[in-house]
Amino acid sequence: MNNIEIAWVFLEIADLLEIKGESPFKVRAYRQAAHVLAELDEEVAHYARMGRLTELPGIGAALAAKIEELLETGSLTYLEQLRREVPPGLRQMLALPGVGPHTVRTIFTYLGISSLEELEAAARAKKLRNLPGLGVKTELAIRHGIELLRSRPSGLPLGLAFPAAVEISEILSQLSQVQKVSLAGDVRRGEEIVGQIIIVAAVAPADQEVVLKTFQAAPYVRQTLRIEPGAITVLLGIGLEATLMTVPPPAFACRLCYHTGPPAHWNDLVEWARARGFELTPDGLRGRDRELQVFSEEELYHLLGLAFVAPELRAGRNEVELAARGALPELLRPEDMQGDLHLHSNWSDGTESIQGLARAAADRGYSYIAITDHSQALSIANGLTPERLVEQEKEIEEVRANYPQLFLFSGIEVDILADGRLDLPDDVLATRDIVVASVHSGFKQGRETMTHRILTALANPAVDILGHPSGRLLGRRDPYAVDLEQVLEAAQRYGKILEINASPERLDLSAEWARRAKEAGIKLAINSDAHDVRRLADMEWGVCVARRAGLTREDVVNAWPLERLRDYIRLRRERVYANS
DNA sequence: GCCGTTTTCGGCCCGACTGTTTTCAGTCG
Repeated sequence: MNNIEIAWVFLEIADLLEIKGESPFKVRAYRQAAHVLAELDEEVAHYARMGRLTELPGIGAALAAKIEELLETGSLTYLEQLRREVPPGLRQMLALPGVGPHTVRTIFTYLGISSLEELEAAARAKKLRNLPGLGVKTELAIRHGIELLRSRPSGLPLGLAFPAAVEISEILSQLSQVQKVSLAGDVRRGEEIVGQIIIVAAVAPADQEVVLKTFQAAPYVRQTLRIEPGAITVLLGIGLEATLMTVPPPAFACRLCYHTGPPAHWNDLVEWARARGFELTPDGLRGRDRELQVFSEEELYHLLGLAFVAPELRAGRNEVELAARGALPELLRPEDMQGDLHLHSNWSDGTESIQGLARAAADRGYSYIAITDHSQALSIANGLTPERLVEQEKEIEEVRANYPQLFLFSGIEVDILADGRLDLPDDVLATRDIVVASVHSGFKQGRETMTHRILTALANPAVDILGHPSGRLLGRRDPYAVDLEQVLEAAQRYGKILEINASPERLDLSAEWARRAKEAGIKLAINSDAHDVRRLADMEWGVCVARRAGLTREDVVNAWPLERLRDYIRLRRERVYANS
């Protein structure tokens, strides 16, 4: 078992303990340990071998013993026992908005319900409203919540699926029997939610056996689900299916393109090829009189008279036509990013000092960052008061002196209050180099209220960037009810920047809305929203969203050099004051 | 569960909102 899988076990234990009604601190200890393991650079097995597990923060004797058992046996007696006491189906109920561990326990205790299906039936039969502590509203909320859950695409956020897919494919690539290997499907296209991992490998028929065996023994793999000719599907420990397609080496390029999809793009290619006298199938490309050798996907597009279409742009939209005209956008690349404009330090709920953030940013080759801690209303995050903001400014000054090559924006992530006012006075905000405004409360407001709230905030001259505009948490929380159409309109009118929050939990704006923002002439910022230095790397997920949205360097303000960005912010602010 | 220590157990981010009650418990961020 690797670190991530063990972290998943601890998260399950935490949920089950919570439903059981155990001490919240014990629950938190498991969650904390899961977090530590997931963020650990080295394999936890190393620490175990050296007997140094308890040196890890949040790992004591009890958790160390559980880690050792998992490493040695691949299973955990304690978890199995918990599962017998608390049916794992109850975990799904925790995902329902407004339903917490106590409500789940009540439902299970009184009605013996242990699955979403049973719960839905009970809600329809109006059996929930009479339980102690529940009422009609909760019953309706549960029905509504189940519908929402069903309407979500099933799968895992890209940030969880991608690292697993890469790790498995790298192991395959080391086999001498594997001539070529590539990710395909959702993961390769950078979809926000990955329904299934698909890996394509070029393998001679005689070598299939050993490749399949390696795949089945790869990290994350829990169990084999299906074996078909040329395809094997397994279930991963993170709850996702992964399929390995073994294809004859000469067919690799076409099969890779086919399995990368999506079907609409492939169909457009097939159509395009047919109209030009080719026959394109997953197994190869035929010219008028003969089979053509295709050595790579690039060559496939070239033979068809098309520019190479980056996987992120494949959607069956109009990309084939654009490729034919040589009119595809020159997509943003990770190395284009010059800085990060949304970071949290230990002044609020981040774990790293400003100095530490600066060092890590400099190491990444950034030329600027913005320190944007929370404002006072977010008390759980130790948000900053005007007084503490003044104190923080002094520390930022000191760090600036140590990093002359890195510009530090003194920023703030100010809360947008329930009525659209900001959580800090205008004169305080005016002292900051950059102001990100975000919603962190009152998620249940109606569409009109929420839209008005955000529009009010955008109209405030102090605001430079709207943070995570839709408020969604991938796979966990739907966007709040907001008319993004109107938000775009306002952003365009006031020259405001919209954020693509790159945290793999959010990816907000979505690619879809980022594309529309670009079309409306709005500039975007891709920000990691990191709370520790490791998460600076989340930038890559944001770049992925930007690529799917067809964004170029021009569209993204923190892909610009420092001077241009500062001018952009300064000019907008001056324009406002000139008009007022 | 872990941690730090006044070395053996008490403390562990907190406040707003909501729906259920009829004074508060549960959920959420």
